Amino acid sequence: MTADPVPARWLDRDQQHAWRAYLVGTTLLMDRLDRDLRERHNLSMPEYEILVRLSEAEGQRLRMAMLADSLSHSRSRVTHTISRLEKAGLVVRESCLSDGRGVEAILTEQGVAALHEAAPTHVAGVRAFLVDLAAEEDFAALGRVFDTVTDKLIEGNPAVDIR
Amino acid sequence: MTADPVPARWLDRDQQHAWRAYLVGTTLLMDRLDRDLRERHNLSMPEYEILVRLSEAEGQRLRMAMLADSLSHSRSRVTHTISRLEKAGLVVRESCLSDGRGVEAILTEQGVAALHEAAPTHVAGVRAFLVDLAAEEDFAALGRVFDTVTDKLIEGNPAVDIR
DNA sequence: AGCCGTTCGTTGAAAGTTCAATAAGCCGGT
DNA sequence: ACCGGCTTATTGAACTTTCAACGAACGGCT
Repeated sequence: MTADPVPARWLDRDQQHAWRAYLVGTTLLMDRLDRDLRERHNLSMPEYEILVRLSEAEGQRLRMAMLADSLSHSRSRVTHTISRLEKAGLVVRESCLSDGRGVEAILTEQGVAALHEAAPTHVAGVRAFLVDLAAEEDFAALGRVFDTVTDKLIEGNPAVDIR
Repeated sequence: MTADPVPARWLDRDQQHAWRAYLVGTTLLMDRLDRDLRERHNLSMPEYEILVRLSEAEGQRLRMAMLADSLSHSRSRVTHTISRLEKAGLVVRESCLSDGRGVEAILTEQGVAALHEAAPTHVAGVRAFLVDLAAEEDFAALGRVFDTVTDKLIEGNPAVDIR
């Protein structure tokens, strides 16, 4: 480790402003969506997201690793979250036939019901506090940006190393 | 509460894609920036953000409530974070002269040093995984979007109620 | 001066997330 | 068949954030 030879390329005023707006805005947005889900439907955002992924899957079932990857959550985190959902009766676990190590999470009737109840609240929030607020083109830009971010950071990326 | 009379306005395919890209991308981005800060400088993102706000403030000091507001973190959260930073010697607390209830957090020499060490790493990451990845115009759009989101959600907003 | 409603910051416990360690099963080479 | 390395999922502890309750101080009012 030598002393930094290259002066850091700081963000300019506009970039810094945008970056901070994103940080703060994301904090507020996630807080709000999470709070709404909790208060009205007793679900956290991560729990809700899991229910969504399951509901879209073949047979309403998905392996733990698949869930983890599709949410970019750690496996441990998914294990804990599924445990809570299971305790709440929204999901059951079943071990995987084709792979003895595997475990599948499966949406229950109750889970389907909970999701159907919660979904309108959630999308209404996503619209009210993000989608409908942004110019269509700006929102599309946001999608492009984070597609790129995801590509860059997604697992399997061997040593993306800064500086 | 009557049964939902209005069918929910779901997101269309592109909107849904953009929304999920944002969710996943943000997860990955924050994880990565946080990890980099921790591994190289023993700081979390929230800790780093606090140091930044303090360093920019008059006299490198800021009241707890000011910190909380500028980060959109809860006061409790700021109390805990500052406690950790204080334990690490990067910050000290001092009670406010003009307001007996108030407490100011003040950057120490060590805090300044830690920030100066960590900053280049952090901006390099923000650039490598976000800013330099996005078309300039797209990144600007992101700024606009989250300015609006923040305006809509910022405290003082009396009962922004969905549906 | 004394009260009352409010704001400020803290506290400790509960909830959620990360981290390192672990057990179990898969697979390829021998 | 078995070994060794890999992947899968879980576990429990450490850490961070949220939540509700609290004491202290402010400020307007009488």
